[in-house]
Amino acid sequence: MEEEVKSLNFIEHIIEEDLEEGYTKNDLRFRFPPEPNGYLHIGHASSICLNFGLGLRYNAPVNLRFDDTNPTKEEQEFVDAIKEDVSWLGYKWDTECYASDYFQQLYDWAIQLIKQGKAYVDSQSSEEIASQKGTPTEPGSESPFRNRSVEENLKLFEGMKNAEFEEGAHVLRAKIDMSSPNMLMRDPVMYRVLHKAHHRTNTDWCIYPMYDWTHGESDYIEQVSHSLCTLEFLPHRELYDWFLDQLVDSEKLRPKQREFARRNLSHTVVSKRKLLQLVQTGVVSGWDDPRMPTISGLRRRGYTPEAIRNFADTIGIAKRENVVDVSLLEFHAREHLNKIAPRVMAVLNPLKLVITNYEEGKEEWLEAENNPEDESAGSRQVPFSRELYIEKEDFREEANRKFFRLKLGGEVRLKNGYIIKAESCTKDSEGNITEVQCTYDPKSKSGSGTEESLRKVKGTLHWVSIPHAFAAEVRVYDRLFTDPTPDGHKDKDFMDFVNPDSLTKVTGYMEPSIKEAKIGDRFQFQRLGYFNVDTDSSEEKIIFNRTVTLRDTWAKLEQKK
RNA sequence: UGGCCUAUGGUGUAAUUGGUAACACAGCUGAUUUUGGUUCAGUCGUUCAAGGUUCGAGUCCUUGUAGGCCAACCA
Repeated sequence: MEEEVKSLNFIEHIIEEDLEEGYTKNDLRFRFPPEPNGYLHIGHASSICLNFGLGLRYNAPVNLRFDDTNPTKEEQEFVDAIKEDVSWLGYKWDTECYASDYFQQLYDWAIQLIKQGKAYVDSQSSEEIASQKGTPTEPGSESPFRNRSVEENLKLFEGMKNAEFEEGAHVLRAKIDMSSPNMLMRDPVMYRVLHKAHHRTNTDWCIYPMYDWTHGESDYIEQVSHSLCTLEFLPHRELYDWFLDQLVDSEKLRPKQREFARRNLSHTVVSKRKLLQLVQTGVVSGWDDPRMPTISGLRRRGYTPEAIRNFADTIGIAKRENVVDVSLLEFHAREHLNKIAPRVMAVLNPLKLVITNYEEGKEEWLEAENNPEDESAGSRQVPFSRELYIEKEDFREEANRKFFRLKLGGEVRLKNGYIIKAESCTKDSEGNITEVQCTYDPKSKSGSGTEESLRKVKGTLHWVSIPHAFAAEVRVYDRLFTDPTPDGHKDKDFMDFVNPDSLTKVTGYMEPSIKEAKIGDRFQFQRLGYFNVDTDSSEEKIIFNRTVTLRDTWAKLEQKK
């Protein structure tokens, strides 16, 4: 019955083939392997959804493995943030692993390679080693230390481990092929000396394994069947396989690396280095600034895990370069928020409106539906009075037929309330409209069932009652960059495209029910967009972030002019 | 002047492995609507190029072209 029509991506095709050719379902195991040197971003979310999605699809375990082999960049803070982000996205890892847990095993295997004559200690400077590497078009040359005796190598390597040498004095290299067309096969460094404390192993080790020597072996130790990484690691695959060739037990499962293209998002950057730059230069307030494409930024902005997962599913996975339009992300935010966000009324750019024929001092509580998409959401009461705020953009002295909002002599419905007619307006000395006077039809009350209440008027406005409203800070966000591909220009730096208007803080006026809102709560401010309560909020002051606007066909029409 | 990877509407991804190129977003029309939201209906538009194999090619072959990756004691 529930036959899935969903087509497979190329990774799933590979797995299906493997399953046909001898892998059992029990062999399948995946992993998500972040380096704890920064916060996770929307690109990582794709990888997380890929790996954990595979785990769900095949009922296979997925490890969370920290690739923590470089103590100069890695910190516990990032480990904690990464765990929080993965959990928030809704995934459960099978085992929490650390490459640093395998340092002893890796060391033992390295000794084994030395004994087999497949690794040696090089005592040259990194510059010398680099100069012997050759270029992509020219072969490299061999190190003068390449043919040291096994005994000497063992002794030096042990010395490295025992802190007998300065950083940079020696490295351990794999002995492969200095003339390989693949630069990575030209005797890659396996270990370097680093006199730095590690966030987990502290000072137990002063030699640290390099990525290539660590990653595939970690996969092997964990018996990961499919080790998925981004395309730039494709040339590493040959090395990944070479290392495995040296120590794999044929009884055990041999992991395979496969590569996919990282996902790029328009109007932003997805690179830890560049995101770090935004943080360090103060363009944003931190890694979780709501304008950041980090998972923590999106979370604070009001995005839901569902929206992000649906987004990742929709864009899929492939091997070609790509720039996914941010409007697709926004679509998924709206799609989910539309279903779950309670509707409330808030005015962000207030214009006073006085109902001249409404009794002074009178108040009424009107029934308002919480979510037309969800009957179970129920309803609430909103206060109505003689003096209201409406949005400045919702009133014009005169306008053409296309303008469905309020204009002098025109009628409009106040959401959940009455039909009103604009009679006059007052202006300040500069000609700005400061107040609108109107009359209301007492028989037109929403839901009253009267003939007048059933009348069709073209426009409906949201509003708040001035005596009942409270003020809140609203942070209105726009795209962080003005260019779709800020880092896609050879002659310009991505920082040149930072949008100076990406954040505008305004004071909004809210209906009283919103006062109960807690940090993280999401709302739809009717006719405006989706907003959530920011973590900066306190007992005294509520602060909202605008997650995303509603689709706005009127704004589009206006823009075309 | 090397090696490897990639090329499908504006964007992203599919195509039962050689059998009518589809889905989503974006755009545009219209209907519905007490949110110019939602929903619904319709519409626009696609296989990098040139050859070849074949009854038949997005898919296979050849040659181009374009883009990307590779010379960290980073991952």
